[in-house]
Amino acid sequence: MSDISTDEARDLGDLERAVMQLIWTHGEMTAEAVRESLGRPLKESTIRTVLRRLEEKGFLTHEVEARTFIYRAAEARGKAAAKAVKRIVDWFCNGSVEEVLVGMVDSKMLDQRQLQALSKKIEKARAEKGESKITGGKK
Amino acid sequence: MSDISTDEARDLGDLERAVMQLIWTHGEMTAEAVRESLGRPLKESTIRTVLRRLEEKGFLTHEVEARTFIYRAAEARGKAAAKAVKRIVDWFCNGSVEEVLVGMVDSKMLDQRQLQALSKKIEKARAEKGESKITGGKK
DNA sequence: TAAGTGTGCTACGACTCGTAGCATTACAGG
DNA sequence: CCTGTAATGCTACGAGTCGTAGCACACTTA
Repeated sequence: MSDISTDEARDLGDLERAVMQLIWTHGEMTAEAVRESLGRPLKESTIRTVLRRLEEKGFLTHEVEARTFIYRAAEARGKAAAKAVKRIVDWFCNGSVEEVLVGMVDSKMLDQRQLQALSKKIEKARAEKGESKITGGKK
Repeated sequence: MSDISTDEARDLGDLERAVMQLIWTHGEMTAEAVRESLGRPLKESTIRTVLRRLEEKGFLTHEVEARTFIYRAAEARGKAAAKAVKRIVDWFCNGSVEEVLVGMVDSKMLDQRQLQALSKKIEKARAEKGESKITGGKK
């Protein structure tokens, strides 16, 4: 259950990302379902290759059900994104999340509304984390 | 002054990142200076190629001074990181910065101290940047 | 056992990145 | 003016990733 394993965590290609979006949205999918949902003329083998690679990268897991692979995200979208972000932050600013945030504000990538929402979320997070370990239920 | 141009903004390789770190730290450097600072047995041509590519990618700019190229970062470290982060956030969560932040909190990538610091920075940023009316008044 | 369906391997071309050699140009000194 | 030297511009090559896909193999079922 380790969160930060020895993952390489390279970021995904366009197709891989598209597939992840689908699965994060739908919850679980078969290769066929993915292919149909993508709406692109891709061969089944292409989809399966992508799915396999995504699983190798730790983004997906699968379970077999009547000979058919059911894929689902290994981690919630937000968490995966968070990891990716953290990696960036580490590379660029030695882990200084603040510096990045400030950068986003300076560059006007975040508007007032987002900042406010963010602030609120953080407050809430602090409250939850600081008061107990019962956080396990929230998922 | 558009911030987000049509940049491809691919992320950097290891050497490229190392070079950027150096230049962000030193302010401005020549190819030779970079080579020495890297402390790796790389040929001059290697360094120059990397520098050129970094400039092509928009991370560096240069000015000629007595036939010698003086490189400097096109953007502050924090801003560059912010862009990278924003890209990630857009790809993964359709721009929902909050979702990512929450993800980071849930995954315990941010500790209490960082959250607090972050909160403070945001407050400050809001105060400076937004003299606007959205001053919700709520701390 | 043959057909059907789904999976496991392998491949290939485009592109990126680390790495570097070689051609070229421009200023300094004689 | 000619040449050497320093710094640059161009080109390349091998490894790794990603989109794309073919084909062989396994298991269920009629």
